[in-house]
Amino acid sequence: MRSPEALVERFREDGLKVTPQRQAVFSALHGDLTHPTAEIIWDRVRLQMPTVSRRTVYQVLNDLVSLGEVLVVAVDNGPTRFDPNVSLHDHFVCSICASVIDVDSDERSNVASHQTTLSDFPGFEVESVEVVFRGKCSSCASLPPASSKQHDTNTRQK
Amino acid sequence: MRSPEALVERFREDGLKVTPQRQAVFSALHGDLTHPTAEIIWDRVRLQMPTVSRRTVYQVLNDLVSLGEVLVVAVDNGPTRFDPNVSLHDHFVCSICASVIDVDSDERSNVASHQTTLSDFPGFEVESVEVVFRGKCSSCASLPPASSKQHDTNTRQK
DNA sequence: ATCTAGTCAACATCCCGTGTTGATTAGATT
DNA sequence: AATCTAATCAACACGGGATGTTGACTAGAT
Ligand SMILES: [Mn+2]
Ligand SMILES: [Mn+2]
Ligand SMILES: [Zn+2]
Ligand SMILES: [Zn+2]
Repeated sequence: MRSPEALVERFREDGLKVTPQRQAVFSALHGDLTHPTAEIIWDRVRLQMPTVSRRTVYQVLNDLVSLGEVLVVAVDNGPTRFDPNVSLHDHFVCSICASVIDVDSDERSNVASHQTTLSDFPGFEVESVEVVFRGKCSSCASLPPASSKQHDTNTRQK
Repeated sequence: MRSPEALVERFREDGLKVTPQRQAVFSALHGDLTHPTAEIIWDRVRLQMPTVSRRTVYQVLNDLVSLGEVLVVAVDNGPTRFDPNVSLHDHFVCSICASVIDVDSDERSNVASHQTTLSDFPGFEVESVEVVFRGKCSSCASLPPASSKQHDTNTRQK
């Protein structure tokens, strides 16, 4: 995602009005590395603009995704996470606390070999490649295993 | 996922009863390469066992995941997909039809280099690495672009 | 034969995201 | 400054997906 100022430009060029709500979402997302959910962004925006509606924040986020300024991160089946970092990078997902952390893979050259692997599948058009690492983040790895918030213990009905 | 027969063994060893419903889910998943959703499995089971409840199928799938016999595939924000193929492999996700296709990456040696990259993050424990390819599958790539079922065009309220 | 895990129906509940409607506000443009 | 119209708002409803609940009943495992 570009700077809030650049986004103002972009929106005007695309015939979209530059409203305070939209600008508030811009600055709420700017520089965020935590891959927040829509609800988190809503909470953040309301600190400065208490009357903003949930619906509007969802809408602006979708606008940003449509414009390619923000990416959707699909690494678990929780609520949608948004990523203002549109540069090539990968993600680490903590299996304990579900946090998503950027991994800057300088070794993107590996991707090329993967793409050639895929060329074995004739007719496929690969548009992006992402590596997803899973495990325990540094915080969760250093916790006593007993007290950590574990996965659901798959309780049975009744 | 192992064979239905082996799963019968496994369930007994773990003190879980081998019911017809569970066996029906076993065979419904066996050899499936399409990464079906729970609802799809339910439909499939009901062909042979029309009275099976939705709840039970969901439950058996969760059992299989808990036992590590089936993996959950989290590549988009649709319903949860299940994967009986627990061997090391990657996935291609079609951005048009949302199908998920196995990619057998012999070049898993690349993963090692990725893990050393992550070792720059002290204290992290990497447990798995997956590569997600996105693009158009062969079927969708050969369709006339106009008639293909596109992504939502982000309709605005009112 | 007994014990108890599983299953069933038929609900309800929760979460996330979107649709609706009509009134109101406020950018963009002239 | 006046106009046009996109955008926002409140206050809803709705849908899909998954899980929780209850009590009655079924049927594995020993
Ligand atoms: Mn990221
Ligand atoms: Mn697979
Ligand atoms: Zn963690
Ligand atoms: Zn396709």
